[in-house]
Amino acid sequence: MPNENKNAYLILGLLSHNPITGYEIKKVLNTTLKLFWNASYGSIYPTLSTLEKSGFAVSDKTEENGREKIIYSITESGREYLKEWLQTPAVKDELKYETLLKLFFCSDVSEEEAIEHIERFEEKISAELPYLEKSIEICKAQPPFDKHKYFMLTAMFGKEVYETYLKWCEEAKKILREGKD
Amino acid sequence: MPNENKNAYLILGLLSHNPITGYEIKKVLNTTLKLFWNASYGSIYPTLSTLEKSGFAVSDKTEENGREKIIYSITESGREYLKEWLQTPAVKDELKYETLLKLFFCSDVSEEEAIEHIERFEEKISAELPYLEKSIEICKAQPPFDKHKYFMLTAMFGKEVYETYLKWCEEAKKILREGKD
DNA sequence: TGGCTCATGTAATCTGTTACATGATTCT
DNA sequence: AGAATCATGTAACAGATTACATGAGCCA
Repeated sequence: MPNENKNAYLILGLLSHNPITGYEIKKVLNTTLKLFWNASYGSIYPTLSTLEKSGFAVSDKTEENGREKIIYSITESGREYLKEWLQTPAVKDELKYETLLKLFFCSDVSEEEAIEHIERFEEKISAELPYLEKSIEICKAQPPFDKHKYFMLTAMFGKEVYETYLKWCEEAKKILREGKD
Repeated sequence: MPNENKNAYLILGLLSHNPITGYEIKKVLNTTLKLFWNASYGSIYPTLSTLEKSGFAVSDKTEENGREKIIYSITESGREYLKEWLQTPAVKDELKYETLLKLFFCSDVSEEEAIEHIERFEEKISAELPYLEKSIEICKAQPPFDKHKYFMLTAMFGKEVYETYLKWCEEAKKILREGKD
């Protein structure tokens, strides 16, 4: 029974949508949830075990094309446990922007260095933005979107925030370049 | 010699601006850097010790109004170590939005629940926005702002991103309320 | 044949927080 | 007098990543 392990809730949340394997959980984290959460196999698999031991999930070992997989499903008590958490206010959003941390101290190096940090950030964001835009399009194309409504909201969040990032990148570079003259 | 401890760089960065105590580092984290970094006393003090043992910082124990404080300064080799890190691309920005994680799974509870999560987020952000705006004003009022130019860039980042958050909150609430009719 | 993806898992290690301990000073 | 702030620090524990181990199937 994980005490306040957020990954336990993350996994229960995914199981509540449909049965899934640990490997697939990681894939969802790398795509859909990338924007606001992450976890490694090293915490996914042990959490799945714990969840089962606690009676919040059950596993089903199956074989598919000679490949063994373990599909987990949520139990009734798992749903309750999840629900309780969902009805509790979020404690904290933990943001660690290594990019901004470096930028903040760039007076110790050169302006070019700072601009490079910004440009790398810009590139990463630009590369991910289309995926978010596509997600929103897909959601909008099929109302009543009850089921994926919440996915759309988070994708919209990502899109708008990413666009703001890019706008800021331009401004920041301009300020740094002006300062140089 | 911390291997890749980011807090070591954070602290060296602050020391590179001026000598400072562990207690003051925490205060800076709670204000100026709040937007993109955090750390507790439990990691600040031990990291300061390690930094000194590694020769990247030196401490000076002084007394002020009967209060003992230990002021740390950066050494030449500390500056080099910091510089090296600053010239290396940022590895990853780690963002964990507990708010979005809960929102994502809100189909398991009611729409009201989702709206409440958004409103709590909105409140937190609204409360912090004025501080960012004030910071930018102060920076702009005193050019040539060479020294605090990088502070201004991060504050601008925060202001723009926070404004986007708030805009999204309005949209998201509207979508959720429309869906209900 | 070789490389990638599917698929599960663990051990070592790192990193970091929480809670506590201590005690002086300053504010109300 | 009592609360808050200044100031430093540690021990216990929680949480998570990395790197490794293992092995099958699929694609070129």
